[in-house]
Amino acid sequence: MRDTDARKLQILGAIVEDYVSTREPVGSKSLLDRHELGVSAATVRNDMSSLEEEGLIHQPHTSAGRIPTDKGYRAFVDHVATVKPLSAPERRAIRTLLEDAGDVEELLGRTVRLMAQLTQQVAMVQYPARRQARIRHVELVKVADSLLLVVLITESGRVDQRTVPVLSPRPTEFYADLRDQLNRAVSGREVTDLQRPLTDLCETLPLVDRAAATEVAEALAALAATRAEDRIMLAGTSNIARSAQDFARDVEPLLDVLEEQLVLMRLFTEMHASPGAVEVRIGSELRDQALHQAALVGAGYGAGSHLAILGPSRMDYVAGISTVQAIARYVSRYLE
Amino acid sequence: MRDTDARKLQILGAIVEDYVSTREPVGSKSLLDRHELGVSAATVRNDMSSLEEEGLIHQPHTSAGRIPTDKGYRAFVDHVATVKPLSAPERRAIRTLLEDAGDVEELLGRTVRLMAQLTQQVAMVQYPARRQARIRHVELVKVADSLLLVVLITESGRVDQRTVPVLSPRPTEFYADLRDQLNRAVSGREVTDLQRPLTDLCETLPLVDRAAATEVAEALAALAATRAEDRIMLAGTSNIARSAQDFARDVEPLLDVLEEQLVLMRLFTEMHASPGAVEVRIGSELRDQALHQAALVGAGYGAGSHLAILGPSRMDYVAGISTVQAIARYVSRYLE
DNA sequence: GATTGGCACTCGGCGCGGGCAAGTGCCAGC
DNA sequence: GCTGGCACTTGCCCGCGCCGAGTGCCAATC
Repeated sequence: MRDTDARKLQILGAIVEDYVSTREPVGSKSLLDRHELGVSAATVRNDMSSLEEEGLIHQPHTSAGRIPTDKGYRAFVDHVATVKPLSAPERRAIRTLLEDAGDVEELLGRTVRLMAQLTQQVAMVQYPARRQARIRHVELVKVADSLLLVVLITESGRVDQRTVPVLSPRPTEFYADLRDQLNRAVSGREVTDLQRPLTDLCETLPLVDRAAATEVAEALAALAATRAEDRIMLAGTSNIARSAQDFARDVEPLLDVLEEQLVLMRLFTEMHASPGAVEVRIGSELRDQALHQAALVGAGYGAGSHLAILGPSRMDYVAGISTVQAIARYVSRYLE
Repeated sequence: MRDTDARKLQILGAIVEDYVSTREPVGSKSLLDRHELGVSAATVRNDMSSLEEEGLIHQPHTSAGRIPTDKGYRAFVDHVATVKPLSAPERRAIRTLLEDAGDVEELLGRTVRLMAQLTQQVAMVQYPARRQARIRHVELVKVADSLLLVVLITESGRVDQRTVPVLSPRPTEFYADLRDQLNRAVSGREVTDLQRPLTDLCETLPLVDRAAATEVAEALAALAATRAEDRIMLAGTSNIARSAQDFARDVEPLLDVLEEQLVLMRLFTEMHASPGAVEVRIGSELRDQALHQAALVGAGYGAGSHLAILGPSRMDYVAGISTVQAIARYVSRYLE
């Protein structure tokens, strides 16, 4: 894009716009029908072949219209697209829907569904990151003779649990006592800063108790460390079917990706969007064979978590970016 | 099926089998190529037109082969299909995979993925029903000044939580004390049998505490009552794409159904399969427009919960039934 | 030098028609 | 009751030719 000719960008924008809405290669003539460019078809053709040389658009075959390339979408997003404020009804819909969600879980569930509905794409929301979260409370429950339930509650209101088999079981009172000591030792601390106080605590205990306590400490540490286990909520999966025709001749790999938490997690962790800032990744930028015709519009929310929509690379970026940005902001606000 | 002619059933079975594997209408000749029926094509044709009169198969058009109807599949499942024991490697795969799953959640997650993989269909597992579950433990955590986290743990190892805003907040010690009293009052009881002891408990409290305690009791009752909120785990969604060609010309409504927890819940609640017993529901029996070409093979597991696979009505019922039955049994066993 | 109108050329998509193959129903014979 | 044979139906495939949208190039113009 060294040649910053404004008209060429305008034409690129028009091509993207038309192609997104018609799903068909767009030619010079039909471009003129739908846009006030103030120049003739021949000029448009010249600019088009220049855009093609720069790799921003391409022809599926001679004597067909042009289609934006990934690079073309990228240029569109970076230099042409502008954020449009949502319509008043949309804003109202967001507000009323998110307003009375009691639970964090419910809030996110509504968010992801709303986002899918507004954008007509697949929506995904990462669970609130616990990375920077402080521990509020630890709870131990003896579920069976040799089975202990360890519950970790952080200040963000998130609850993680895990049942662990205990090899050297102690009486119920021991665990009640241990729980109190654990809480004194770790509550208020960062989840990342747990190892030290836990080992310290274990060493102060009498020898008979130490094995059992170590078991619990290990489980707790593991629980705190499983931020990779961060869940992801999805909605609007059926929307990929709608755009399936050319987006993905075969929906199967797409659906596979959506079930593969690892891939989704990677997509999220590769985003460094600060809260409210939108990041767009297109096609090969997503580094996944199944997603080479896809695009992701994501944003940060809350404290380091992310939400995003995933759709065909020929999606309505303007609407997508606007909606994702708005929702990320609303959710961040409601999370406080 | 009043005419219990064995050969006709055999032919029906052969038709189903061939159609399932080829996905193409099966004619009398190709039937003879693939099955040892001991009769001629003409005989097969006669039986076929008899089967057609009974509504078990039909022709998409004159001069085409036959396709089983829903009724035909039903007859096949009821009178022809037999349960085949799983292969040794399959059994081993199930055992090793389910063996070291710590969590109930993880066990179910693995189960549902395994089932999807083995059957190549969409697999779904209902969370363990809490209906008949006893309460193990109740935990109250003050998350903020006017926000309380109520946690309910049942003997099945399931953990439910809910944050409730408190209107008349009391000090932390109050809630610690209340928790102990609550546990004495309700632990060991059925979740369905909670209202009475809760109100009893509230009435014994001094007046100053009663409002706060009632708030908690209400939250707890609500939490216990939300069995409708039973979650469902899915896996293998991409498998519907594989069979999409004729199963569903449009995958969209299918995917919609899978996201609609309510519909899935209904499917599960309409099953009355006792643990280990397999129940098959075909096409219109599922009572959902989007599922009129689908079939569900389900079984009970544990204490009144269900798991199932969902696929095209032309699915391999023998394999499906065998797998679902085996998995339901294994899971029931590992749940203890 | 950029822009424009004109013109010849290219191809993919679509509709049409014939041949092919698979399948059926019926009938006479065993 | 079963079987082999035969005439008939019909969807699918393939090749053909037309049409239209679109392009690239070029000479003329501003």
